[in-house]
Amino acid sequence: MKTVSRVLNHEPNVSEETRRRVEEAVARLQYRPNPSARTLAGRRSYLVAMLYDNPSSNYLMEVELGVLDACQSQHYNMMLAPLVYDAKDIVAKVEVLVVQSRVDGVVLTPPITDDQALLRRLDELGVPYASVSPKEENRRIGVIVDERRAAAEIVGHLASLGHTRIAHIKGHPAHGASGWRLEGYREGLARAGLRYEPALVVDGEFSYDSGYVATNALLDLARPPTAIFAANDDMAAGAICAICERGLSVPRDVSVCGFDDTPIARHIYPALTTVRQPTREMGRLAALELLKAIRKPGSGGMVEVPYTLQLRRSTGPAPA
Amino acid sequence: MKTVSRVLNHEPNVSEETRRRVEEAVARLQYRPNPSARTLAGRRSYLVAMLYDNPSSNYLMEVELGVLDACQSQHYNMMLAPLVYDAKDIVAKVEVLVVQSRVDGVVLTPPITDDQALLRRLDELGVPYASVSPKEENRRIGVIVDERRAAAEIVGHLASLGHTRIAHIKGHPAHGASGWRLEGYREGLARAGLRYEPALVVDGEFSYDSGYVATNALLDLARPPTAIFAANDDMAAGAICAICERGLSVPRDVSVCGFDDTPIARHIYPALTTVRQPTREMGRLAALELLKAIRKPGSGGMVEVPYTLQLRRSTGPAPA
DNA sequence: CTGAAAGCGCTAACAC
DNA sequence: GTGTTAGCGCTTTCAG
Repeated sequence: MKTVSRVLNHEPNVSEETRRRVEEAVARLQYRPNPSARTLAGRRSYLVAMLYDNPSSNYLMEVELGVLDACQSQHYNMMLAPLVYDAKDIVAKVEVLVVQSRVDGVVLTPPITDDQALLRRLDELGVPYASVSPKEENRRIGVIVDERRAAAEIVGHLASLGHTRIAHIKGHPAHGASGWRLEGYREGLARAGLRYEPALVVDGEFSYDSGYVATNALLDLARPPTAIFAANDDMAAGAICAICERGLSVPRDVSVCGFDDTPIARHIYPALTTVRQPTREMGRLAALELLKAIRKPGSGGMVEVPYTLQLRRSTGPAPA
Repeated sequence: MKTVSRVLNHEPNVSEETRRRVEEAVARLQYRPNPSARTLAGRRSYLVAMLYDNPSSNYLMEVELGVLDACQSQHYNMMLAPLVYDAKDIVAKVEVLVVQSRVDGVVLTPPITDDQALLRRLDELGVPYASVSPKEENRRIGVIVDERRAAAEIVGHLASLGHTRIAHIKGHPAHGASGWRLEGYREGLARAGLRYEPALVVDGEFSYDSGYVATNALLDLARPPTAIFAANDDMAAGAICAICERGLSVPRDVSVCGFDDTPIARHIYPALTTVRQPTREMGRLAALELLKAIRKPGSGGMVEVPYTLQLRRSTGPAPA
C-alpha cells in the first residue's frame, strides 16, 4: 500500500519495475486517490485560496480564471476568499482559513497584497503566498507589470498628439498601482518636455463615479486640460460621461485614456485608448510560481509580464 | 464526541441544555471541524460546484458571489467548474467532477441549465442540482425571474414614450432568456396596440459586437426604428455605438434599452434604461435551495425573484 | 527498496 | 438523549 502511495506522489525509493507495475494497475483500475483522505492523513491539502477584495470587477474575474487554469493543470483545488479589506479582522479571517481549510498557499490581489500585518502572519504560519501586482516592498513571489513605464508611454502618446495640458486622475490610494501610474504620468510629461502642474492632478478611487466627479473638477478649471489620463478604465468611462454631458466631444474637444483594458474599454463610445495587462495570464503565472514554492520551499519568484498599448478612438489630436 | 457532532450538524436528539453547552464550548475554543475528516467519514463532501460557460461576464461573477454567500453561511465549500459548453464532453467532465471531488450538488447557469444529457446523467448519479434561469423544461430547483413580463413592461415604456417602430435584437439562441425576452417583446407590442413587424426583429448573440452589427442592419432599413430593445446590455452598448457612429444621438434620434443591468449599463453614455435582475441574490437563493435539497432529498424548489425597471437616459420621447 | 502498524478527525451504526 | 465502537482512505513512522 505504501509503495503505491510512493508511486502516486512521485517519491523516491521505488524500483523502476515496481513503479511501472503500479502505474499499469492504476491505469487499468482507473484508480483515483481520495483527496480528503490525502489531506487528512498527510500534511498537504492540495488547496490554494485566492484572497481578494472588491469582488465585482472584471479584473478579478480574469485573474481568478488564470489561477484556476494553473491549479487545474497541477491537480490543485482553488477556493475563493473574498475579504472586506479594512485591515482590522483580515488577519483573523485568514488565520481561520489557513487553520481550517489547511490551504497550502494563497494568491493575493491588490490591495491585500500590501497589508503588512497579513504578510507577516502568513510568514509566521509558514504559508507561502504569491502576489499579483504587489507594491515594491513585498516583491517575493508573484507577477508584475511595468505599470510605470506603461503610464509614461501612454502619456507620451498623448503628448505626441500635440496635447500640452494633460491631466491625471489618480487611483485609489491603497493600491500600489496608483503610485506607479502617477509616477509614470510624471515621467511621461518630463520626457515630452512638459511641465508638471499639480492642479491637473486630481484624486480618484478607481470607480466610475470618482472619475466623473474628478473630470467635472478638471473641466471647471480656468484653463481646463485637453487630455485626461485616468488611472483605470472605469474612471475614464466616468470622464467621458462628464465630458459628453457638457456637450463636448471625445476626442475632438478632450482626449481620454484609461488603464487595464477591461471589457468596458471596448464597449463604450468612443472606444477607449488604454493599456492592456494580460490579466488572466497574470493569475496563471502567479499561481504557478506559488505552486513551485509549495513544492519546494524557497523556489518560485517574481515574473514580469508585458503590457501593450491599445490605441483606440478616445484619443485624438489636440484641438487647435 | 458524537453529541458534539450532532450539535454541529444540526441533528435532532440533543437536549437544549446540552446543545447550548456545546455551542458555548465551540465558541470558547474556536473549534472548527476539519472538512476533510468530515468528508472522509461521512458521505457528504460539504462541497458544491458551480458549473458555467462563458466565464468572463459580470453576470457570472455576481451569481458566483451569491452562491458563495449561501455556501459560506452554511459551512459549505464552493468549487468552480468552468466548462466549454459544446455538449460533447460536458457530461464526461461533470462525471469526473462528481466522482472525484464527490460534490454534494451543483449549481447550473445558462445555457448549461438546459443540456438535457447532462441533466439526465445528474439525475442518474443522484446529484441534486439547482438552476439559475433555466428553460421551462427543467424547472425543479432553482431561481427564476419573470423575464417575459419584464420585457413586455420595458417595451410598454418605449410605447408610452410615443415610439411606434420598436425593434428587437434577439439573444443567443441557446439561452432560454432569448425566447422569453422575444415573447415579452411581442406581448408588449400587442398590449400597446402596435403591430409586430418581423423586419424589426434581428438576430444577436448577447455580445457587444453582435449588437453593433444588428443595429447597423436596422438603421439601414428603409424605415428604421426609433427605438431598439436589445436582449441584453452588452448588445445595447453595441447599438449605442453604431448609432453614435452615424452621427445620430441617443435618445434624441433613437432610444435604446437593454436587459440585465450589468455595470456597463451605468458606465456608458448615455446611461442605459434596462431591467435589473438581482443577480447576486439569485445565485444565493439558488444555492440555498440546493442546500435544502442536499439536506433533505425532495425538498427545495423554484423561487421567483422580482425584477425592476431602471429608467435612465438612453430612452426618451419618439422624434417628431 | 518494501511493507506493517498506527493514526489523521470525523461520522455511521449501534448500544445504552 | 447520549456514548461507544469501528472504520472512511490515505500518509507517516519505523521495522525489515
